[in-house]
Amino acid sequence: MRPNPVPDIVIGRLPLYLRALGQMKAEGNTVTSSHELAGRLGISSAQIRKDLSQFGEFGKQGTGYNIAFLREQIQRILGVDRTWDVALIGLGDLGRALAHYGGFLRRGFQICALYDTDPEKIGQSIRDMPIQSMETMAADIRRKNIKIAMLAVPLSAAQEVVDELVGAGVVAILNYAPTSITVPEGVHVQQIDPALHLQHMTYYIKPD
Amino acid sequence: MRPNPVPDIVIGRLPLYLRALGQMKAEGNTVTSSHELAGRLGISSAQIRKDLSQFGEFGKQGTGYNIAFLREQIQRILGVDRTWDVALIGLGDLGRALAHYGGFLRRGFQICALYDTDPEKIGQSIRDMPIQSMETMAADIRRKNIKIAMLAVPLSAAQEVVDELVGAGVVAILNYAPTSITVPEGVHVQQIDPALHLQHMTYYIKPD
DNA sequence: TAGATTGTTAATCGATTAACAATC
DNA sequence: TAGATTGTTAATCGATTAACAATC
Repeated sequence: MRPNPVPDIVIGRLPLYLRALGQMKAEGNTVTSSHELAGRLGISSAQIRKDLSQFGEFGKQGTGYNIAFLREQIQRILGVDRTWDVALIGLGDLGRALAHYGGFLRRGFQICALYDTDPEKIGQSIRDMPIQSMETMAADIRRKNIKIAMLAVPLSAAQEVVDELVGAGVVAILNYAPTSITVPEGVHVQQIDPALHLQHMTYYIKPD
Repeated sequence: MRPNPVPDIVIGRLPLYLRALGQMKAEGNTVTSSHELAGRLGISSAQIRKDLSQFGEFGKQGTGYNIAFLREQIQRILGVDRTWDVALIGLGDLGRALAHYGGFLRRGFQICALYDTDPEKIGQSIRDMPIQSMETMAADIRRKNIKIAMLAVPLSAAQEVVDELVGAGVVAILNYAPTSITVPEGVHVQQIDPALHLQHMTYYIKPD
C-alpha cells in the first residue's frame, strides 16, 4: 500500500519555511520553534508542526528545532540539496533582469542557457552566457538534460514555446507570460503575473 | 446583519477569470460558458459558477456568459474599472523591467512614481518619469494619494521601506523582496519570489 | 420543442486548529 | 524538578464537487 501523498498545499509552504530558516541562520541563530516561525510567516504554529510531521520528526520537545538541521532536511525534501540547471527563454527586460539576478544560486538554481528569437540578441552574452537561437533550443536542452525552464516570452509565443520545451524533456516551467498554458500530465507549471496580484488586492481597497 | 464576506480564495481567482475573458475578447469571441472557462484555466466549471454566484447572476441558462459583460462586471467587482496609480521602489534590474513593462495599464495600473536610494540613479528618467530620492518618498506618496506600491528593493531594506510606505498611506504592497514582511491590519501584501515557485516544483521532479 | 447551461443545494472532501500527552 | 515545546489526535472549519431544477 502506497503512503498517502503529501498535499500540494503543504509542499507549497516548505519553501517558505526554508526561506525563513535561511534568514534565521544568516542572523546567527541556532535554534527556533514552531511559534517563532509562525510569527515570522503569519501562520499558525500548529500548521507548521503538522506540515513538518508529514516528513518525520525534526524537533525536540522543550527546545524546538535546530535551524541548520531543519534547513538541511527541508532542502533534501524539496530536492534543493543540489543545484538545478535552468533554461531561460526570452531576453526582454524581464528576462535580462532574471539572468542578472544573483539570488537563484543559493536557493538551488543556476541559469545555464539563454534563448531568444531576435537576431539582434542572438550572439550577445549575459553573464558570459551566449544568447542562443530558439532554432537550436530543443536539441540543446535535451543534450544538456535541462529539466527546468523559466519562460519570459510574449503572450503570443508562450504556448508554442511551452510545447517545444515539453518536447525537449522539460518537466517544470515557471511561466512569466500572462496566460494559462497547457501541459501534459507530469509537467509542472507555476505562474507569475504581477497584475493578477495587484487585482487581488484592489478588491479590498476599492472605497478609495 | 452583515453578509458573509466572500472567501479570499474566491477573490484570488477573479483576476484569473478576468485575464481569460480578456483573451477571449481579443480572439473575437462574444460568448463563453463555465465549461469553456474551466477548460482554459484547468479548474472545474462548478467552481467557476459558484464563485461568480457570490456576486450576482451574470449568465443565461442555455447560452452561457456574454464575454464583454462578464468582463466588465468582474472589473467592477475587483475595482479595476479605473486606473490605479502605483509607486515603484527600487530601480535595479527588476525595478527597471517593471517600469518598462507595458502590460500594467490595460489591467488597471499605472506606475507613476519611481524611488531609489542610489545617488547615481536619482535624477535619471525611465519612460519620462524621474527617479526620485527615497528621502522625499513618503511626503510625495501622501501628496499624490498613492495607495499601491511595488517593492523591488534588496532584502535588507525591505521591512524598513514597507514601514515608510505604510506610514505614507499605502495599503497594498506587491513585494518582490525575498522575505516575509510585517504590516498592520488593513494593509495588504502579495509576494512574488520566483525561487519559491521553483522549489515547489523540484519536490515533484526529484528522481532526476 | 429539444438541447444546453446556469445558479444553487446538499454531500463530500480536505485543511486548519485546539488541545494535550509525551518528553526534552 | 519546572517549564517549554514537540508530534499527534480529534474536532472544527471551510472549500470543492456532484447533481439537478429552472429556464433560455
